[in-house]
Amino acid sequence: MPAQYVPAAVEERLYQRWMDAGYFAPDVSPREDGTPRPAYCIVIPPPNVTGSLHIGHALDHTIQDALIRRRRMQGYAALWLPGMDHAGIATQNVVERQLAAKGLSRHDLGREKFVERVWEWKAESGGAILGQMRRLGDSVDWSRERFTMDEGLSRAVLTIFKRLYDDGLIYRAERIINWCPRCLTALSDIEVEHSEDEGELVSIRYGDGDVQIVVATTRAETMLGDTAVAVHPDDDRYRHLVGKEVELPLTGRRIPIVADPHVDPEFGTGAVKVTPAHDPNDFEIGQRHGLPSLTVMDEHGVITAHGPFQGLDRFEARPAIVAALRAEGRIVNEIRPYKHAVGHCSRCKTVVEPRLSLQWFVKVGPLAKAAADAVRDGRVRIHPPEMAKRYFDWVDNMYDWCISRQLWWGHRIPVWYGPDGQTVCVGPDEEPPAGEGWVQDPDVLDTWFSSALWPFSTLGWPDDTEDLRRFYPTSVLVTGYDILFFWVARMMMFGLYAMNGRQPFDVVLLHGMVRDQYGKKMSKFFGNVVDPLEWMDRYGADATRFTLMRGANPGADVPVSEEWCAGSRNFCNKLWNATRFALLSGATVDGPLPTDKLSTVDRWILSRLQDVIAEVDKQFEEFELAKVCDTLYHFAWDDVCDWYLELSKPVLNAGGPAADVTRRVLGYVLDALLRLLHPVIPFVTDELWRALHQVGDGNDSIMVSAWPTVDRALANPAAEEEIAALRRVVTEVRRFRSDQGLRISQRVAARLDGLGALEKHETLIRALARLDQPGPDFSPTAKLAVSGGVVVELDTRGAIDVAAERARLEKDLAAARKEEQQNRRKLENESFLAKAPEAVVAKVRERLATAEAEIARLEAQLAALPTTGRDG
RNA sequence: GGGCGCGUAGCUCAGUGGAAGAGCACUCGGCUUACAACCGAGGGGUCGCAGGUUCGAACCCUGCCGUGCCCA
Repeated sequence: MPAQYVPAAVEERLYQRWMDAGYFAPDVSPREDGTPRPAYCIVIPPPNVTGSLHIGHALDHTIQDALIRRRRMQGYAALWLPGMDHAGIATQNVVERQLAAKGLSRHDLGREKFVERVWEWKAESGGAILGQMRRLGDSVDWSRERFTMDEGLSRAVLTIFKRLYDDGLIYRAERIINWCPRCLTALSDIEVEHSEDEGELVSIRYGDGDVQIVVATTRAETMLGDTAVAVHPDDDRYRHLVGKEVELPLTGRRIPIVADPHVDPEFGTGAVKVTPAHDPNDFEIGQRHGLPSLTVMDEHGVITAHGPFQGLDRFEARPAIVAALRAEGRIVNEIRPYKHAVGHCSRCKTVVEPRLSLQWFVKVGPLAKAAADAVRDGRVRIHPPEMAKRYFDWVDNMYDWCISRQLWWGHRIPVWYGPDGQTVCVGPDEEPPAGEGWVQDPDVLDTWFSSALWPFSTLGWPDDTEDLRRFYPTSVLVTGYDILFFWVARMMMFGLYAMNGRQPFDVVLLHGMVRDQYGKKMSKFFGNVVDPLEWMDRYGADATRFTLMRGANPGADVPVSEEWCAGSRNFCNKLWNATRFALLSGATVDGPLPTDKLSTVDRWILSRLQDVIAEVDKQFEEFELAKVCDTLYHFAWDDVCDWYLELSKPVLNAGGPAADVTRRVLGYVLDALLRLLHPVIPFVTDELWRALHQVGDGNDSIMVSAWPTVDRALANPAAEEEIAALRRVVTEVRRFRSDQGLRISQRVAARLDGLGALEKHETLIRALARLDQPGPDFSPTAKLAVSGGVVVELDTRGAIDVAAERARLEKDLAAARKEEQQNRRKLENESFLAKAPEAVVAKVRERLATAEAEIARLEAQLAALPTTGRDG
């Protein structure tokens, strides 16, 4: 066994072994006692087929894998179901770019050929992320991998579309939607990102003479499509103008002035231009007042209105129109720059253009109510619970969902239009209407429409499959809080609808976003983006996983840095070397624990192990994943490595039956520790477990070993207290030695007195504190009163640094006196004694006594210092 | 503008009513036959500010300041 852990040497080999052994598929056989295994299922949030593994996925997957691996070890039929979504816009863009390189557009190929090309692209270069997931160690069941465009899931899409359509929950209407003039498709509200951009606020005077009114706008170019001016009904400034008509500059058209309560009198001049075809609010005002909608821009954002501006791009048109208005003396005021919220396409960042068009919508009202109720009545738990508020804010105020996209890659809307204006929705097992003049709707469905079916379509729905019966509702959905609305709400709506009110998952576990070590968002601009693949190359998959999970505090963002990842790598290496030591020492996992022959040290570490198992279980159940890591890190490093292994060495070196007992305990503790750590760091733990169990080429793996459970018979508070006392004595002596500049290699003769219960550990204390037995010429030069009444006399032959020792003792004394005072004051306080609980008062009394003893000890120690010494 | 968070050691974060903690960084000393990716020891915080409640406040309440996110 080499002295260092080299992840690259084991990870790929182990993953292959796990796959070959079939460990990833859920074990649905009955347990040994004949009872069925409870099901535990997580469906992966499907990554885009175009995507590659970024650090956010790495966090998301690490959490899911840890949850799944633990349940698998606990004997559940544990299924983690992988797959991808077809990412309509993104994928179409990729293939269109390839075509563009050859001077072609998708229209040159035609729809059918183009879609074929996309499938070819997918077969060749899609799904790069799947290989990267293997590197991370994802224990997903590849035999159940799904894709939103595959046959089964497409059938699910058609099935639910038809149902919703027949229930009147899908409709087609002309509405203002978010339009991306680059992608040339509609977007839903959540595909639009808002940012504070610098624009301009221009005040324009409409009309002349008696009827004139000044409107303020950030989008002067749309004025060509104005069909009214609106003011608030209670606004006295404009009351006399309501009902009159005003001349729209540059066009000569006359438009009405209407009163609408939606207008904010505080904004700008209190009068707004109304452009129903190019603004969602204006569209509503237009509806209320029966105004015409005048489209003045095409799908590319180019002005189509007749006149001098025709053919100008929307961003060229704006200054041109403002200039023309200025020339007519109609610009009253200009604020520039003016900060305001601007929507951008989440795919390509192009400024979104509100556009009037005929689209398909899901009527979310009843669906959203059901989605909200499922959380309100506790059927679905959102964790951490604070996040539920944001969920309610969203589902309680949801707009109808625009589901049609003007793309070719995706599920085509199953609606046919007949020659006489008929509209027919075709179900999955129905034939589309034949005959002259029937055409299918050219649009496809939003990718999220199929993703929303993921928790049940992947299990076989609409068929009544064994998987669906066994694994639905899924156990937990793990995702970032940033897509709580995007996805969770939609899965809830469709899951409850399709599955007769049964929720798609019992728990929604939300994690934060991965940030850099200063808490800054990762962005290409800052150059602080971490590539998890690079970390895996440099530090291993386990180190990358541990770093992420150790930062995963519920609901909070997850800061990481390469330094911390190196620290996690060090931790893996520590485990490696601890196991290496154990194996070199003959540690074994064979046979029962010799519980009647255990030393106090054995009892202590076994008792601590029970504490840790209980704690880690509790933390897993509460999704306190950062704490799971922390608990195990400290147990492994502090208790096991720093103390238990060191305390074992003298016993092992001495040999005999005591050494045999220690070898067995060592094997027992390491075995349990590795199993506890396996869900988080699967590779190194399996490699070490296999070595410890001497599996050889066999297929046995820690992956399918049993999760440790608490053995109450091994709990031993007395042993824990005894070893704690031992550690205090050793640390005191080490501290003295360090203060005195004594090298560790320099052994010092010493006499130990007052050990009391620790007497049987004298050999261990001497070994760890590097103290020799006093020889015939022993002549103590220093006397240490360490805690618990133990006195250590050392022969340092004049090497005592009295000044250093005095300084240290005085510092401790000051701390002890402060402690003593604090507690004394509390006990002198009548109301404290009267009102504080008994236990608290007793604790304070105890602390006072401890402080007083400590003061006495330190004062004695100081008095015993020689008045002269090396430093006087 | 509305809503929700956060402010604790140099950095990132735990701790939510009864002794201020961790990791990393830092200082000192060490290659002590598992590990220098290591070992031993240590320094470091009026818990954002100001009031209030309480026998007792980092923790509860009010206000202020700073900062982040979501929605408009």
